[in-house]
Amino acid sequence: MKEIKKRSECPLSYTLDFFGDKWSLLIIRDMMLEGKSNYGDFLSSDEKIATNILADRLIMLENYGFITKQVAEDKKSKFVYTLTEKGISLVPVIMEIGLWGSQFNYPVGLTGELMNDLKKDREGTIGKVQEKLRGK
Amino acid sequence: MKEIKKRSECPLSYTLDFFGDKWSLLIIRDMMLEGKSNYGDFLSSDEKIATNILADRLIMLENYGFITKQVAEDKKSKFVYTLTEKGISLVPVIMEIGLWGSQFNYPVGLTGELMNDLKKDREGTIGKVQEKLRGK
DNA sequence: CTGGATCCCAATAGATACTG
DNA sequence: CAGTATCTATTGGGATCCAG
Repeated sequence: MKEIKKRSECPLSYTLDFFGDKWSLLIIRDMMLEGKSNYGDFLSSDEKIATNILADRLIMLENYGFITKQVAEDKKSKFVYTLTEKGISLVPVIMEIGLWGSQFNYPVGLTGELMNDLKKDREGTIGKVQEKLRGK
Repeated sequence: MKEIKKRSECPLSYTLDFFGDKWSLLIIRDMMLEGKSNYGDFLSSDEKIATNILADRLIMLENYGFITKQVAEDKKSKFVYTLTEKGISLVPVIMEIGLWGSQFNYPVGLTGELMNDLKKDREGTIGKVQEKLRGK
């Protein structure tokens, strides 16, 4: 698995040690904004993540406590990935990054609506999304 | 130079195409929070960026309009890098990422103070930092 | 067949030594 | 001071494979 090594005491650098790799946050995004929850869902995203990278990052995210992996109720050969409270704490980060991107790249779909809301009221929108992820 | 290729229409993914690489944002941080402005300054940071990576990222950041490069006034063999308005627009992103990191990694120095301010008042602090970078 | 993981190998990132 | 050159390690695309 991808090893996370802390390069300095800086909190920004610390976050980048986890998420400065282009893929981890996209998986979080899929769970957070698209409601995706399993391997196949993640593979089908537009960015076309490779299967080995996906498997690797899922293990990393689980090991570091951002997500949990459980057997699906409908099918026992299937796994369901869920955000932990630590994962949910990334909502403001995800949204701020997305908001920045939307200034240069016109947003589409649900993500776009959320970004517009965020523009109007960052605090309120962030809280709303987090509440929803916690299951009301 | 590192090529930026857009992997999808998602604004989050778009931002990650630029900054999902562990180094670019640290250079921005140095300029934004530490007041650093030249090659040697960046090299001296705790994360020990390699010289080729630094050179590469500076070109990338300049080519995409995040920073500008000028000859220093005091010494003509020296260059001074400055954030553009586009670079300054990254303040909220940098601070949100830093704030998240500071929840798990106790902050130190100037960055730490800023993070505490941010916790109290995100909007106000972000605006204050941006004003300062614009030279009042 | 479907979900999930592994393997191979090309491409890229990065550490270190060196240069104008 | 500000890079380039070289060499090694890591990443990641895509085929393949395994288990139910």
